[in-house]
Amino acid sequence: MVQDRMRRQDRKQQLLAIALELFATKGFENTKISDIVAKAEVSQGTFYWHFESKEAICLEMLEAGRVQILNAIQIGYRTTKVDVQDSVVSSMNIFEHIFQFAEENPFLMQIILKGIHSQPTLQSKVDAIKTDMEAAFAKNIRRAKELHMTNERINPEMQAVFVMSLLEGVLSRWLFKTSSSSQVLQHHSLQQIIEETVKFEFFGIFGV
Amino acid sequence: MVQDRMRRQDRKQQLLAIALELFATKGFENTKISDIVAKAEVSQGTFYWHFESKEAICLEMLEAGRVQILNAIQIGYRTTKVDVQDSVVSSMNIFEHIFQFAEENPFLMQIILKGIHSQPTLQSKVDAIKTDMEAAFAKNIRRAKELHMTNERINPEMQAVFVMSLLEGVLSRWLFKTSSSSQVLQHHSLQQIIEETVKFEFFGIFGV
DNA sequence: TTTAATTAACTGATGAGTCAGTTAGGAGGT
DNA sequence: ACCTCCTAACTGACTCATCAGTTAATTAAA
Repeated sequence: MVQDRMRRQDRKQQLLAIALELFATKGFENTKISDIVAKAEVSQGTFYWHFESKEAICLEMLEAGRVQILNAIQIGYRTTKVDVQDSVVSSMNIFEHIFQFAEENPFLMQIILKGIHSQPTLQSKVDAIKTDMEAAFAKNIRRAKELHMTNERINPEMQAVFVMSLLEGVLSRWLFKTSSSSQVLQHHSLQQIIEETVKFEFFGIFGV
Repeated sequence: MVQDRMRRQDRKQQLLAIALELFATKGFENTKISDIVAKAEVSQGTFYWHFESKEAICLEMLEAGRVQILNAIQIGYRTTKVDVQDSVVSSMNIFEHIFQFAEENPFLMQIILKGIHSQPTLQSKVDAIKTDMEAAFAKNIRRAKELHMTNERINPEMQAVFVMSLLEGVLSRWLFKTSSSSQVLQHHSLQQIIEETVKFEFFGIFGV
């Protein structure tokens, strides 16, 4: 019928992109293979020529996403820190990069933030990505401690848990604007949100 | 066969308890009605005599849970605050109550923390519970602001987002010990975890 | 003797994955 | 240029297990 035969990689990328969007918006469970192929205007057999299974296509997009995210975080770390001011600025940088990445890849971030708890294999892949992100934060905080910029009794790994929690919560509320959840962030610009979050990260409620 | 006919409420509570555990451990999608009734040693018809649908039993347990959680948070608020010290102690109190509640109701908390993203109706119920919790935090912070215990330019609603994010993140990692996610909290007692979290809440990374 | 509670076998839709067959288009020969 | 193979890419109708929900018949208790 339709004569738009593609070369291998093009069709695969097309299916990956469509599946990513559908998984993010409707959820993994509520997305049928028939939905994906309908949107790509190919038959179901084509899907199974390019991918082993529904789980396989999802794993593939998560792995690609992991690489991208870690890269985005690494870019944020390029600044050399020497004092408290720089540390705050550096943290702002990282958050800015992550938020920018999330703005450019909302579907990927939505999947990661929601999780895929019904599929153990996929969920553990999601967990692995989050663990990687947390490790990146821990590394940064450990560095700050070595430079004697933080309290000595601080535990970098635990602080990383706090920072990661903060990021997950704020990112979720910011990305899922439509949902019934917290409308507070609606009244603030992205820049304001990042600034407030970083301030809280460093100084807490009683802070400056 | 088995002659243990129960009165209405008993059987209903039994099914609710079994479903709660299965939903929390295997997930909503991976729990079959046949799993629930098998564990209760009744037939599938019995389930449908007590509940309209799979969604209905889940909504019912979430509503019951909502009431309990909000109650647990309210108990934490009973302290009157007059200065920074009291405010920190009060916040510790709330966290202690919530963690204790989570320890006593791990299945309920697991469901809420994971979410049920494949079922819009159920997920919006989960979101409603989280929103209620966040509102409780906002109320507390607003109170602290009125007592001039915090910085004037503070936005209680936004701070509540941060505190709620912190709680969700730490609670998740604490409750899902088994999973591959962050093992950091394993090396700390519950009391230590709460103390560190509250310190971070008030003073951030650079804090005291 | 009524009815709340329960049974066990059933239905029907759904959706992941399969498969035998078809076609476009490039490599290689002439 | 033109033809012939070959196979990567694709088709679409099919299978088959699964599982939420139904129903007619049955039983304990009040």
